[in-house]
Amino acid sequence: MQQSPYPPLCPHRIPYPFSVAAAILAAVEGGILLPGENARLFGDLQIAGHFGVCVGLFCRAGCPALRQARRPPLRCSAAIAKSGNCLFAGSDSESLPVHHQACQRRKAIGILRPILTKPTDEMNVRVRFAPSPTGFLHIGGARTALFNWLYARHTGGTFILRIEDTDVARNTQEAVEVILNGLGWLGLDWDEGPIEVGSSRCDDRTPQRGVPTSKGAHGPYFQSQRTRIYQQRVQELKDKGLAYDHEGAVKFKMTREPIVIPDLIVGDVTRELTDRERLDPDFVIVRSDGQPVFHLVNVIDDLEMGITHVVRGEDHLSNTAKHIALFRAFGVEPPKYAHIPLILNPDGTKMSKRDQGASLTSYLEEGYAPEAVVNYLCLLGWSPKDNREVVPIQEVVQMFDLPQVLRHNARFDLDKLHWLNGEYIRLMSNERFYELAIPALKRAGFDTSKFPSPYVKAALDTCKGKKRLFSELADYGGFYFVEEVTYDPEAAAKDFTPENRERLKKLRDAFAALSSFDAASLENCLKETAKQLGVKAGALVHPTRLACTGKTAGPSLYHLLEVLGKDKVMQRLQRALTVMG
RNA sequence: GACCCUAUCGUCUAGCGGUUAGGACACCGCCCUUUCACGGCGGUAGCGCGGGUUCGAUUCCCGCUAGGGUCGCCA
Repeated sequence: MQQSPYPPLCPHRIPYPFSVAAAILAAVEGGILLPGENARLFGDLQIAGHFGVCVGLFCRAGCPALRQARRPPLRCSAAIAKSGNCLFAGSDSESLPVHHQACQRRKAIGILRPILTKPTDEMNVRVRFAPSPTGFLHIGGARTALFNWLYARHTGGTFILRIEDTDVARNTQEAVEVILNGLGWLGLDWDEGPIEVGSSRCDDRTPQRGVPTSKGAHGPYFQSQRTRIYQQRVQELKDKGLAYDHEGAVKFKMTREPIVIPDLIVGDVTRELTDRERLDPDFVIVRSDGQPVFHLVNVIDDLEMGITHVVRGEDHLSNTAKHIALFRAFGVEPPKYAHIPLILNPDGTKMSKRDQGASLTSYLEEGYAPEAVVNYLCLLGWSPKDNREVVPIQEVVQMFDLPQVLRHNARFDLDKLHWLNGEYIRLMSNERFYELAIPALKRAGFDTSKFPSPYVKAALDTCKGKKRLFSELADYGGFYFVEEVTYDPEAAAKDFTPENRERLKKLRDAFAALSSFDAASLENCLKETAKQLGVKAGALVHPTRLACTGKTAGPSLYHLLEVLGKDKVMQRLQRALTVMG
């Protein structure tokens, strides 16, 4: 393989919105990357910037040109550099023939545009996932968490988990754990928020019984523990004359003017008042029972926690006007918003709690690998743009950016996830396969701990890549872990014939005489026996498989025989002969 | 009812004014394989409709239609 002219990867975390290509330039130049505004506009071209000095042209990370280019991309002239502007040239500009060829782009773009805004250290991204503990984690919520996490990891920012447990009635410790476990299963680690279940950090302090504890400097991260903060903020609004008591509740004096919501994904959205809102634009922020409502606490927490980017489902887009008004009422500029599209049912309707596949837990139970689920979720509304489907999460982290997230809703395609899971199983290490397979077998009632570890591993090795779901493994390879197999009745009727009995007897004797019980010897032996009997190999293969596994389909026959070992195979053949007789 | 978002094969997507509209899942053939899979080759299938702008629109603009979201003392 040809040595790449570029260093492997920038060792620093790269701020929004630059791609790997830009990161490489930064590494080469020792420079700093700064945010641009129009990454989306320019398709697969990206500008890399060096604090008011130097820029270059790149294709996006997945572009083959990146790998094929034989020399570093051009830099713009000193004059342009001094002006603080960036040169943006089309890939068919004659200076970049390699890019042109690889990209097959035809359009030349020539744009001069200042893109340098703030120094990097002012761009400390802080994002949060703020679920309500309802007792389950919605797949859409999981993707929202994923996109937040991706953005935090891409920018080197902070990912915060906040539990919106204002609704005391349905809020339980178990419900919180569903969320923590779900995120943990997906591998989405958070920098601030509740302490993970079973974490050793629990020992640092002795938490008050029943009171959840948090990590991070902006806590607590449970809304139920932040009531003082809300009370103070409500008073602030009252003092400013922006909130007032109304029938026992507190209402916020909402602006009558349309509010522009700048959105990183959707663009600028001007939100007019609806007819009902025109009648009374003010809305309740504290209920008559004293409980603050979602809009209020959400804004206060984002404000207090220094959230810089709100990445959430598009179902919140209309509400964002209220949130922006609230931020302004507190005298603060709102964070940047990014509303990601929703995940719909296969029939295009909104996915609700009861719908098939809505709960993240179901994917664990049904035998999906978390890395496959994460990969699939990444592909819903985002694309690496290079025709790949299997994309390692680390690469997604490098490439992911908010402006490239699609704006339309996506339907959940279980078939594709199913396929992707199969791909992941095939690609994963054997160790990882055991790690996921053994608990799956246990869930199905097969306790592999009763068998020697080498046997279990060898058995599982013959199953890897054959099935797409771990939940299917029990049916497929369960015969390794039972005393006595159960014969498929239909197959038994077909294959356990008197004629086959004689053949199988002959095969058993031939097997018994084998000195080496390995797959190759077994295959030779079986074929030789078939030859002597004057039958096709299939005539022996099918009854043998049925006798040893009870099924018509399964792992490679010779390999499974080897794994079972001579004793078990003899035993099972004998039993089949008895049954046949 | 009002407000907001969206619109490429059945599904997920690439596409950023000139393409034989590319890939993947699913589906259908054939090959490989005496199980089941994997793999290989090929196929069916798409720019919602109507107006503009333009020499030229899948691509830009407007309208319509359709889908989704929001308008709570739910989150």
